[in-house]
Amino acid sequence: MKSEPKVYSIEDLQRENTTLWDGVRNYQARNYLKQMHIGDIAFFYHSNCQNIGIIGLMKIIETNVIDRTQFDVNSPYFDIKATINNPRWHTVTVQFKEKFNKVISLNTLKEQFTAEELLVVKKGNRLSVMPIPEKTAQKIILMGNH
DNA sequence: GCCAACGTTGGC
DNA sequence: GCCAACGTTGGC
Repeated sequence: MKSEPKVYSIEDLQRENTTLWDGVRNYQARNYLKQMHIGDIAFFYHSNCQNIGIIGLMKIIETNVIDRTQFDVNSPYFDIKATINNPRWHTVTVQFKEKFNKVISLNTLKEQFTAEELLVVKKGNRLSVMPIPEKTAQKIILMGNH
């Protein structure tokens, strides 16, 4: 799960402990959010910044939550086509789990994994939420703990 | 700041 | 339903 640290960083999550992952406005990313289960582990990725890469771990603690920013005319995530009775955007609540000592940089990820093993290294990929195969996930967790 | 990649919109 | 135009993402 990607976030620009200028907007919301892992330090913000560490401080708040939990947060609603709102503002996703891409159908494919939303569909991946819908597939998440309580207890799932997610990787926090800092994008569009000095130090791009995976910076830590989160846990999914609530699923299928309505993203209320879609109804808020003052929110940058307002969606005029969404209604209370027919909301378009659902998301998850995440909980801070772990911050890595050192970011696992995009370059390192590209060296270690193919696009099939890890979608985020695929050229042109712009999804902010994407699945990671179990085997890849285990390897990244090990890398993060070193 | 640039721009490739890609998603969305809307005219036809 | 096609596709040009436009907007956004995000690495560099």
